[in-house]
Amino acid sequence: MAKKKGEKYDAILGAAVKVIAVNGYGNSQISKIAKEAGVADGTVYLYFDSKEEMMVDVFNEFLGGFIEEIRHEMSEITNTADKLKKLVEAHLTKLENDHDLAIVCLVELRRPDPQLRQATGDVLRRYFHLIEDLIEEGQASGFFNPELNKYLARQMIFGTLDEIVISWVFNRRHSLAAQAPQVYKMLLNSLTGHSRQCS
Amino acid sequence: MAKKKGEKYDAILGAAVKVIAVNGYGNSQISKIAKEAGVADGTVYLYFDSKEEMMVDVFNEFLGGFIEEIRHEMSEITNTADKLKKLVEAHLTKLENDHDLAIVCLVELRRPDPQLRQATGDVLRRYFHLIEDLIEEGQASGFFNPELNKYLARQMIFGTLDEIVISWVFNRRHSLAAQAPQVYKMLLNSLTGHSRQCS
Amino acid sequence: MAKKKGEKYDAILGAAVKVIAVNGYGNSQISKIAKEAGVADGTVYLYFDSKEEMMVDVFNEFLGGFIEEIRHEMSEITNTADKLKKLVEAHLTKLENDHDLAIVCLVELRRPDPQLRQATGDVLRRYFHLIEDLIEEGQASGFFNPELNKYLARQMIFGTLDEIVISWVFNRRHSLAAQAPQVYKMLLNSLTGHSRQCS
Amino acid sequence: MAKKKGEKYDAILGAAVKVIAVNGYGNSQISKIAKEAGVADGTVYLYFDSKEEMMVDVFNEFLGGFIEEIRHEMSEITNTADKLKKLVEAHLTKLENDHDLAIVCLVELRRPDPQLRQATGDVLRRYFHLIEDLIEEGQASGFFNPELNKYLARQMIFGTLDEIVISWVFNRRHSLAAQAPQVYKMLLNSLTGHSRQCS
DNA sequence: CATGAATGAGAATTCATTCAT
DNA sequence: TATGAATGAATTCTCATTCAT
Repeated sequence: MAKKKGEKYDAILGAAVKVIAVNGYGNSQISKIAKEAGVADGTVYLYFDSKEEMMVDVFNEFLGGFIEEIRHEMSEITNTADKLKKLVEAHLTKLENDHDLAIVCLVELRRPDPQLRQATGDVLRRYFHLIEDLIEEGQASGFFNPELNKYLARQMIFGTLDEIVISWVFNRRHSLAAQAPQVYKMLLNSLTGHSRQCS
Repeated sequence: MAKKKGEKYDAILGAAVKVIAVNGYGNSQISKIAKEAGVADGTVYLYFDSKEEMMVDVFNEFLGGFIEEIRHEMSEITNTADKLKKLVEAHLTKLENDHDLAIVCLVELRRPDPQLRQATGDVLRRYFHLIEDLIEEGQASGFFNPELNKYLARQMIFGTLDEIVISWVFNRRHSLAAQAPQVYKMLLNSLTGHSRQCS
Repeated sequence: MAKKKGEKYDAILGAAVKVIAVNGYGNSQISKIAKEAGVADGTVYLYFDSKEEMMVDVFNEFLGGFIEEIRHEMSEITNTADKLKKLVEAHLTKLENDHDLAIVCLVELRRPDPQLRQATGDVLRRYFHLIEDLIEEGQASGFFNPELNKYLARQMIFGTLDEIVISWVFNRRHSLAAQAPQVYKMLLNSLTGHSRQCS
Repeated sequence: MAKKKGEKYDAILGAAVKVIAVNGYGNSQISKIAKEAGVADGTVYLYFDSKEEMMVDVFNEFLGGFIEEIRHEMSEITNTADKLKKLVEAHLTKLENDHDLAIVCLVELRRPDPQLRQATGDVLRRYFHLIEDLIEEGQASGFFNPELNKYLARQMIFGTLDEIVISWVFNRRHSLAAQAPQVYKMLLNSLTGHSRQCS
């Protein structure tokens, strides 16, 4: 229903991310977001049908953008190992550079609201597919262990990255990006390892 | 402040888990939980100072028990590889057998409420320590790659298990426990691998 | 859903009638009614599921009582003419003695809300039946013109009484009850008249 | 204040009637009416000072026209009985042929808003006068019972017609116009009857 | 200890009206 | 004149928490 136009739409969405990052989803009232965006409460409803829908848009726009950027960066690489490296680097680097995005999309909006879940599921699924494609590719070339269940492998990659980011969000001691090389190695070992036959 | 006593306290906590598992945190009012527990709304406040505190107790009691069980089972094993195997198996098996626990502690209450976060942090930290100790142990014996950052390794282990459980909660297609062997192998490869020197 | 109990339920319903009579339906907020009833806003929702349902109850309780009283008074009379007389007298007298009831049930709540309409329809229909039964009775005994369509006759009786009450509500110049004899005569002529055979 | 001019003014008024007839007054927002009229929301306020005033104009224009038509048709008749017949016929026929007018003016806008009431009162009063004049005329010629209170008689006539129309609006089973003869007879009996002395 | 009726602050949403273009 | 995006006051309903019994 709601028409999505330039300035105000973006301003509200941006305000939402900022407010949620600071106050948490549960304490981010429409009035707070509207104020941050510099518009009246009612104006929000010219651009979004409901608070729920706004959250979905926040998720889609921001996490969607994040994912497409990673997809694009990976598409310029042909080597599987380098692609994995890029995935890990990009995931950690981008989220380190956008703390709000990390908080909002990976923490605040990862809540199990059925409604939200469905909408966010679509975006996340795209990311999952991207990772799964990488795994298949590596297995096809013989670089990754062909016996690995690709879904399980994807869950390991995403789960690992996600947990690292969440830890960082709540406890920003180390640089996120700086951990990329080690994370890459760990994951690579796991994916290439042929059941410990090298021992 | 609230005194924590037998029967009613346990009944309320158990009711909370059941109600939250079914209705989701956001739709689990005190009145619903009290009804499920067979007590009056006001009675809840004789045992808990606030809904918030009750959630903390739910988390601590149930996830705490879960963790202690795993700790105990691991303590009966001396071999590092078998310990890791046990960790993976126990994590997945226990949560598969207690769907409500999985939903409530790993999904519904993993919300980033600052308050909740702090309290739940203590319990989770105990689990993290358990995993980190295992890693250190494996590194000390030369079984695990000594160059691995133990925190990163723990994040990988926990993140992987967590993501697998979450996927299962939202999409119960496969058995959780049945995936343990593969997950164990993936993680083992990662932890023992020496930077791909075996290629 | 809502339990309907003594005191508070009655207090709220009574407050609703009073507030609506004074302010009009469109300007009778829950908060105003609650205040008049001496309860908190939220308390209203312990007794009524919604404002809508409360209006339905107002209508049913008050107009329902009004109708049952008239039915009872008419049941004690055997003669058709006297029954009609009683109907007219009772209708006008009761509403004159309860100005708020007249305003609320016959003016404010006669609005075409589909929801309201349905609920109020049931009560009104009972009144319509009462009148129609009287007409049938009169026709059976040959006292009323047997050629009259009983629905049309009922519409005349009710429409006439209603219009008289509405006029009175907006312009309380004359006594309502004092008009009963004349109204009775007009209606009687209409119902007994055999197509102007007396001219 | 607003200048009332041709095209747009008429378009808006016509749109209002259509929208209200379909959606009910309570669900007929200015935006909906403006859209139906093919003008911008703001344009409405170039022709009407407020929604309230617009409703008054709707009432006056449409019901006013209705009344004037009836007045004109009656003025061409000299015989009192025929005039009454014409009144009944015209009232029912015109409203049957203009369902929207019936709904909007006789149901939706018959609400007791003080503001609306006052404005609509003027128009209705003209209709009332028309009916009262007819009664006086009939009484002067000895055709109607001279003892009848002309206001009461008018209330009976209008109330009867109104109730019949309202029933029809909510339950369009029979033709309205087809009932005119019977209604005419009922009313005539009432008006000419001399206190049942003909029995 | 236990109860559950009562509380009232709080939050999403609507919509008549305005005004810069 | 005409526009329609923006406004923000207003209103219903929820639910954690309290307290008189």
